Amino acid sequence: MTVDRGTRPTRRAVPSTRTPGEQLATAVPGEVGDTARPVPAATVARLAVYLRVLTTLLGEGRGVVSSEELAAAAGVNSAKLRKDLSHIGSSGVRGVGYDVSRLTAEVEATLGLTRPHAVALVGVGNLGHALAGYGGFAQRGFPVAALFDVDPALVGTEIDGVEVEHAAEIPRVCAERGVTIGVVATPAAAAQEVCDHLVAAGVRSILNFAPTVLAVPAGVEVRKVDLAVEMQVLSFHVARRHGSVPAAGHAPATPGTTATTPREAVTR
Amino acid sequence: MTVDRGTRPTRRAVPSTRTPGEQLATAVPGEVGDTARPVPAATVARLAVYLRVLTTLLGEGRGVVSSEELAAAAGVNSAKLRKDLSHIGSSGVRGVGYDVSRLTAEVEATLGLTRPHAVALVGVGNLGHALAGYGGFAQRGFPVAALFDVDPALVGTEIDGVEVEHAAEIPRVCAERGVTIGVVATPAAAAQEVCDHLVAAGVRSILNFAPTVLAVPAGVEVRKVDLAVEMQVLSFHVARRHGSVPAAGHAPATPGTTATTPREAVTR
DNA sequence: ACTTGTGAATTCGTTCACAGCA
DNA sequence: TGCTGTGAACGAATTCACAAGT
Repeated sequence: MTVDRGTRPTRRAVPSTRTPGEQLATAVPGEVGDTARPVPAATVARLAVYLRVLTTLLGEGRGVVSSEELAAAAGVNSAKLRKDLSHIGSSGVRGVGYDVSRLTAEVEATLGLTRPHAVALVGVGNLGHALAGYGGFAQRGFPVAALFDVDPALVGTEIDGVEVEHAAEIPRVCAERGVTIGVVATPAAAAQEVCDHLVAAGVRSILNFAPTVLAVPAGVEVRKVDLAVEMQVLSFHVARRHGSVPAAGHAPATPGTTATTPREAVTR
Repeated sequence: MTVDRGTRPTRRAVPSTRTPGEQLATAVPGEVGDTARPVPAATVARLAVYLRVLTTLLGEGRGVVSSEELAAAAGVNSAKLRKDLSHIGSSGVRGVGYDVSRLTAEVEATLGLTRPHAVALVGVGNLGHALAGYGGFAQRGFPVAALFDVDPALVGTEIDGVEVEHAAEIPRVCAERGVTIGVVATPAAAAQEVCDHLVAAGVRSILNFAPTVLAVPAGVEVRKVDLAVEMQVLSFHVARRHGSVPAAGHAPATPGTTATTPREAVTR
């Protein structure tokens, strides 16, 4: 059934079908006290993207940037970008654009990046080891303050100057070093237990690489990065392509299809 | 059933001038074909999660499972799960539940997992190396068919039985081995070029780990995994906690809050 | 003239609640 | 008595389009 309930909306533009989406994440709070919740959740994820672009621009000495340009570089549409920025109480200058350094500072402040966040990484296996060695963390304000594992062969070794300690030490070490973010890179079977320890140690934000849904008490934020899921979503699209469309010739520019089609990438 | 989608606008104009874009997209516009293909995008990502749970259940010999149980294990609410399954034309049995093995097969079919998808991984640095060694890929039907890098020190080496070849070989090798999915794990500066090569080689699905927005032609699907973004989103939540709300210990079960899943996790 | 900021329209996604069937 | 499947209410996110500054 379609439709037509009461009011008749006005329809004017062509029904453009574009599919946006993102797996979005968690909803931000709400919760009790009700401190008005600005910053719409989906916006938060994009702010991080804008920040990267801004940093690049800053490095290039750009003084101001328009929403159009910034949006293109971030791969989003400009109206969305402006709305996003409006949520953080931004202030660009009409007719001109945004001051790059000021906007950078505002975004950083919103994301809570004005001070570093100590990170504890649990599970120094294949992936965990790579993450520990990945400079990106420390570089962007997330110093790896502790590493844990249960494997006796790993405990005691050092990665990038940080010693691997036994997972049993999580509570003590995390408390001592003021860890605020935990990264779980253990096998699925161990993830929940590790998560429980982190939570007990006061960690309220967790990035989970283990292929499991973690159960956590309210107030703890979990973000999940699941490679298998990503691959399977791509698989879906590969399969989708064979689904229909008798491949009549091949249209190069099939509108409405999948793709990310910005005009130009940021870097390079 | 019978959703009659009344007015079918049929065909839209090409969004010529500006193409906004984003990642993830699905819901295929149906094009002109007949069978409108639903599967709402957001649903696709969750199907992969359900699949993992189903696989576990299958391994435990469970014959049937209710939407309530499956949903709990997957960390979603049961109504959502049922709606998701309805999109893939599922059929559970009222009063009973879903047949585990049948549902597993249906989900796999929908995700296009009935046959393996050859993967090419470009960038065998820190992260790339870990990904290459990560058994999860091959295990779940995504055999790593090729590895590439530009570093002479890496080219020629072997990881898990697969030789690292020079990135210049991407076109030839990908075509030869029927690669359908590309994984970009290079530094940001090289990502776009690598992406272009993959696309030229016919790869239409790309998983991007590089911190850059990739520009691709329509028809190519890009999914992005950005660690910095994940960390920064968590940072936002850490900061949020200090913003206000004296964090007095409060009600445990506040629905709609931050957390992922109260209740119980799948494993363990 | 140009670009931001934003109300309003629209689309997309989630949740409710119940009819329908084993 | 369950539990599924789904219309319909609801809510979140996106896009439009234009008024408001500069």
